[in-house]
This record gives sequence, C-alpha cells and structure tokens, in this order.
Amino acid sequence: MAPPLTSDLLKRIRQDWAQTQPDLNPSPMLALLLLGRLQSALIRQIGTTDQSAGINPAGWDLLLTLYRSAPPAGLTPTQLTDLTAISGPSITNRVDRLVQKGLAERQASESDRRSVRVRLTPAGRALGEELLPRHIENEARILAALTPAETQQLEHLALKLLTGLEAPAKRQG
Amino acid sequence: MAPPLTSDLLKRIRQDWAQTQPDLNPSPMLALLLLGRLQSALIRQIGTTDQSAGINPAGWDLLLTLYRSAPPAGLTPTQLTDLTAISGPSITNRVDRLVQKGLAERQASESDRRSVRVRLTPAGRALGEELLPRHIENEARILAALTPAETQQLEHLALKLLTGLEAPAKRQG
DNA sequence: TCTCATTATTTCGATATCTATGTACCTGAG
DNA sequence: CTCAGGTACATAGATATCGAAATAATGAGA
Repeated sequence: MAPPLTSDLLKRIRQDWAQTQPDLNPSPMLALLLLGRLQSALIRQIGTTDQSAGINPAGWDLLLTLYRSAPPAGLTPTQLTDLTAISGPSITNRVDRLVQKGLAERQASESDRRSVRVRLTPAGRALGEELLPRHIENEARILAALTPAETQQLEHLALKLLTGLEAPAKRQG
Repeated sequence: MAPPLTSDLLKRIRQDWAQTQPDLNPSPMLALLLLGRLQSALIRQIGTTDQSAGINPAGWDLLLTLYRSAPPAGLTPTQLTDLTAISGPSITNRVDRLVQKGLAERQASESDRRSVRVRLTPAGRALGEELLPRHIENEARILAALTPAETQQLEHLALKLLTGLEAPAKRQG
C-alpha cells in the first residue's frame, strides 16, 4: 500500500544494476535519483500549507514572489520570469489563475503599451500575510531533520553543484 | 538575456524579504529554493543525453527502469509505479509513448486477465544499451563538480532529510 | 516619415502530471 | 454457485510546463 522507502528502493536498484550491467558504475545514477526523490517529497510537503488555503504550489510561488519582490506598481512578466525561472507562457498562465481568484491584477503600462504590470490585490496580499508564517514554519520543520551545520553544508554542496551547471562550458572550442 | 545566476538571485530575494518582512527569517525558504533550482538544472542537464536520441526524460526514465529491473517476462504497471514513484495513469501514458515508438510492448497476463506485463522490445533494449554509457558519463560529469567525499556527504544529507519526510508522524495523537 | 529589427506578452500545440472514476476481473464467504 | 468487495489497469478531466509562432508596440536609421 505505502510506497517503498527510498533507501530500500536504492538498494533494490543497485542490485538490479549489478545483475544486468555488472561492469557499469551505477553510483551517479543512484545519487541523482536520490536527489530527485528528495525534491519530490519536499514539493509535496511544502505544498500542504497552501493547498489547505485553496491555492496550489504554482500559484503560491507566484503570489509569494509578488508579495516579497514587487514594488507597489507591480512587476512585469519578464521580471517574474527572471525571479522564478518559469517560462513566459507559464507566467501568463499562473497570473491568469491568480487573477481569476481575485488575488492579483494586471495593469497596462503607460509608457510602453507592450508591457504589463502584475501586482497583488488586497485579497492577495492578505492571503500572503496569512499564509507566510505557516509556510515558513512548515519549511523550518522540514529542515529540522538536519542540524543547522548540516543545513549549511547541504546548501554549500547544492550551490557548488549548481554553479557547475550554470556556468556553461566557457572557452569550449 | 541569460537567466540570472542562482547565487545572485538568492541575494536579491534575501534583500527583498529583509525589506518587506524584516521580522521573518527567510533562511528556510532560501535553502529550499536553492534545492529546487538545483533539481531543475539537474533535470535539464541530464535530459540532454536522451533528447539527442529522440526520447524525452519521462520515456527514458521508464525505459531505463525496464532495462535494469525487468525480468524477461516484463513488469506490471503496479510494479513500475513502485519503482518509479509515478502514478498509475502516468505509467500508462509513458508506456503508451514507448509502445508507439516501438520501444516497449504490453502482454496480457495469462493467469490474471486484469494484469499486464510491460517489457522492452529488442529496439528498446538496443536503445538502452546504446544510451546507457553516455547517460552515466553525463551524470558523472555533473557530479565531478564535487569531490567524491562531497558527493557522499550530499547523499548522506539528502537521505537524512528525505527519511524525515518519508516516515510520516507516527503516534501523532 | 517609412521601414525593419527588436522587445514584451500572449496564444497555440504537444506532453506531463495528478486525482477521481470507470471497467474488467478475481476471490472468498455464505 | 453467487455475489460483494477488492484489485489491476485505463480513461476522463483539470492543470502545469515548455518551445514556437503570433500579436503588438517600440525605436533606430535611411
């Protein structure tokens, strides 16, 4: 009934590789599989806060971005793409949902009629204010499985790994 | 043009929180945001291998699961759900795609007509065999940003964090 | 002033995911 | 032998994501 624990699954997978491809070193695959599992579990757990308030993780992510980073005039979709690493079309989609719920609104720019400002409505701001403490508390509880030093270590390693991926092969040729 | 580096983004977000909510500790949010960014970058980079061969990450994941873990008779969708943590309907969908490409096939069970066995075709097996070394090499290159000791440390921390999430609140009441 | 390349955003089309539901089949109590 | 309950898988419907193309407006230069 319950899904198998990741540690058991990793053992199983290591065994399977040993049988089918004993010459190959499966360690990289197992390490990255573990990170993927972790992320899935994190998303699911983090989402509990906002789902209890009738908003999903995608909407909450956008709402929170506007709440923290938007000046009173709002932010453009382009800026939101930079802040969230979500594509333009997905920003459009997410904004549509928040607008439908009355949590955000669009305002055309006066200086550049191609441009749009997205900002929270009072209701959206109120929801952010209400959920934010619970959200942080929930996340802190997740991280409480690690000591502060371990959390710092994890961040350090994650950033180091990510830096290698974000600085794409300079002077390749 | 290029997306902002995550380290710069984290600074920006920390600043924004300091301005809008100076009383709140944003560290948990930043730590988890970093992990999310890392995972996105990992998925994108890992996917380069299979996309160059006309298959996407979802299909490759299923193909690889069958390649490593399936006995000659194949695996049932239920077993694939356990091995991949992907829901039943998504397994159905992924299998459909592989079948369309001629890389996998379904076979009805004789002993239980509700049940189905999924297995790779020779073409599917050949593709796995061809891509697997490149796949592992690609993943090893990603992890080469860390020393072996750091990778081990990362795995340790990831598993510790994940264990806290997978063992759901016993003796809650 | 008239191009025309560039920029900002949305629309389109393909795929993926999930939960809830449907369908067929098995199993065991009576 | 029958049927109620459970199991295995597929389908339906909602939403998310992305890349490519469409739409619309700006701005640089002839």
